[in-house]
Amino acid sequence: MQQLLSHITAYHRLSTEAENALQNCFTEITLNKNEFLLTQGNVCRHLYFLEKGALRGFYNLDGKEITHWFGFEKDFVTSFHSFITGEVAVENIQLIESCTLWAIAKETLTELFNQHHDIERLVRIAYEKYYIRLEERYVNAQFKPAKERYEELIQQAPHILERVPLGFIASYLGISQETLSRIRSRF
Amino acid sequence: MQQLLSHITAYHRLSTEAENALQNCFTEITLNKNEFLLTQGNVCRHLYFLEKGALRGFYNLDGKEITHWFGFEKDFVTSFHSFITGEVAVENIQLIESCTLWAIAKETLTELFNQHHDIERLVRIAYEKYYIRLEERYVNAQFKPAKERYEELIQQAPHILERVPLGFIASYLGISQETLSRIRSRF
DNA sequence: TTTAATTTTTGACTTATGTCAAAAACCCAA
DNA sequence: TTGGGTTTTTGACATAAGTCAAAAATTAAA
Repeated sequence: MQQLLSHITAYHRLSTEAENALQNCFTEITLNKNEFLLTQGNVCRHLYFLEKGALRGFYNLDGKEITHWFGFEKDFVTSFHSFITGEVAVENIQLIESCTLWAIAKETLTELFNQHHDIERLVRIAYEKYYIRLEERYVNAQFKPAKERYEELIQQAPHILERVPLGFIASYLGISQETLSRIRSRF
Repeated sequence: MQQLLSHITAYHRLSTEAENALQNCFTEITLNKNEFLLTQGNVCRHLYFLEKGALRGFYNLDGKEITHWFGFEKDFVTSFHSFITGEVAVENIQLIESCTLWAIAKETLTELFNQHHDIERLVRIAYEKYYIRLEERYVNAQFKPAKERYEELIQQAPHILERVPLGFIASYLGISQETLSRIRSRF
């Protein structure tokens, strides 16, 4: 919980009341490797803060699993589309490692927004950061060759290779596992 | 201006005071085809609402122009990375058609946030929408073949072909102009 | 340990897309 | 209306990445 709070306040300094209110609204969850935080067809009603562990978001396309994001320590995770719109998710969220998470329900968060302008500001700022991070990923994904994308991923998340099966990484990079394997073998 | 207000309030209903405050903070701008709203190396200090016209964001990569987004009527446009972080932009924003825009400076917006929780909420909601829209574009860009991406673009923005040169569209789709031309010729 | 299951690599071949150059079509301005 | 510039298409060829199948390596389980 301390990690959550200090991470949050790095985004934006909160008043003590807001901080206390926030603390009471998160619930701790622990799940084991390979378990699902969300399965497709369900509405994702919670936002999670990932304190420890690793997980992935993936969906099924023509019988194949497409891993389109990873979550690691200090990430906020959810199926954003489902969480925001209230529609059922097309994606699944599955643990790659056993995880410790903090969950907050959407209605609880909405309630907090109404009571604390502070917290809504915090979330607005968080969205800004997540938006530009996604924008960068988008540009890289579309306009850089596979090899560069791989190298940048390794640089950003050096431990990912030890934590995540290669097949998931290949999928995340938008290439086949065989191609990724060949990229790696040429150094 | 009426268009801006009614677009905004479709996101979130504002109090009359907030609405009035907002109105006074936007300035009208008109620019001609091919002019630049922003050039790389400068900080983008404004957020714009595009009332009429079309424009594109592009950056230079190995001597080539990569068009990575388009703006049309009712879009909010800016170089989000630069606007949010205050760093210089790596991208350019150029008009494809003559445009009417409404501009608001970042400091003015920050001021509005402090005075009206309402407006910060509105922007938080706008970010949510823009985030999930970008997420969808990301998934399509990385995991769908060029032909499908083209077809979906035409469906979403049927008039784009009459308004935007094919080369820009090819770049936006992440394929060469020749490939796009061939996709089109096979219907 | 040894075996079984899973993950990763390698090989042979196919397909999609890129590149460069030139021709064709289109569009505007004199 | 015509001619020059731009945009789009076509052709020939090169390259990146995909697919399928099997071997090798790694990991987990008995």
